Amino acid sequence: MRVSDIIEEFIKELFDEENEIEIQRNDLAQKFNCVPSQINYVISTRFKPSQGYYVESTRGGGGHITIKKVNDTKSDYIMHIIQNIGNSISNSESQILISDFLTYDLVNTKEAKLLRVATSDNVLDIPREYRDKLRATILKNMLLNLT
Amino acid sequence: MRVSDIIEEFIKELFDEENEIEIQRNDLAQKFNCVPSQINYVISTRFKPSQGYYVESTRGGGGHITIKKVNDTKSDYIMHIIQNIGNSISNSESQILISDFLTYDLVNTKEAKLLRVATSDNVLDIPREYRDKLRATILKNMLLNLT
DNA sequence: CAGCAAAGGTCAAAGAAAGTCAAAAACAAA
DNA sequence: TTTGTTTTTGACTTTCTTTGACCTTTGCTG
Repeated sequence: MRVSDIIEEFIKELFDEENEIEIQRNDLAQKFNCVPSQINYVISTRFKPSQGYYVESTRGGGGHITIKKVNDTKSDYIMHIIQNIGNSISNSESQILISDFLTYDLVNTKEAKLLRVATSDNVLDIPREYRDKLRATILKNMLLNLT
Repeated sequence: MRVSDIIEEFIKELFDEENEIEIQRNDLAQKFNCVPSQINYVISTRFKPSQGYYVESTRGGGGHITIKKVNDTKSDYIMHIIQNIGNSISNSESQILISDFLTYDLVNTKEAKLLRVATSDNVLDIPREYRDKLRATILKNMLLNLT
């Protein structure tokens, strides 16, 4: 079995009843006798939004990595959308999705507003080459956090 | 948890109903077993004008540091913050701002989460040159929609 | 009024995490 | 066996915190 798989399993076991865990990259790397960046590899391949995980981290003294597992009671519909967004989405597509969420009562007006603002072309004022990809990332991660 | 975070929390607890507090640098440093300049570090990273605080101090015998919270009404506070964000903001600064919003009940947990997600470094995965500017834009626009 | 003690301020170096990126290695498929 | 895909590694970077040496301001006292 690959080291990455073992690390993945280990991390998943940390979610025992908890739905949010905190790890320290260097500690884990030491524990599994690998280079620290392998932890990043595991996280970026196995703890993606499409797999229902949200990741945050801080650097510097006392730094750590937080992984949240999205609650299973989250609407299947939203999870399904997240999985299908792919790694890029246009402004109009995402606006339509958001309207649908509102229509189906998956979000309230305020939440819909926040989603719209954070993913609109007006706000995402960066070169086109990054825009649709970034929009997809923002949207997926926000949706993940709507529980 | 970092010493700086603990000190930050301690100071924030001093604002109990008050909106102006006074501390003594050396006393605090002693209390938390750190060098005095760490208190300056905490103040300069967590109690900036752009975060809604105003700091004054006097040296010499009986010297002390006064921290005031720009209080006013909730929406004034948010406006103050929006106006002070400038056109660029770092990840850690914006995370601190958002925690403050939550602490002072300007947003609810869900809204705070959405703000955090949409402005976090993990999500804003674009070249550094654009990141802090974009974060400022997203944050300001989201905040405008919360008032 | 001079000089000392008692504050607080500044700034840069050292330390402690985590992140990035691409090469090398291992594995799988054709 | 060649080609493509995942893993593993490691050098280098970025971010944030902690520490300490040195500086400035103010009040008090002889």
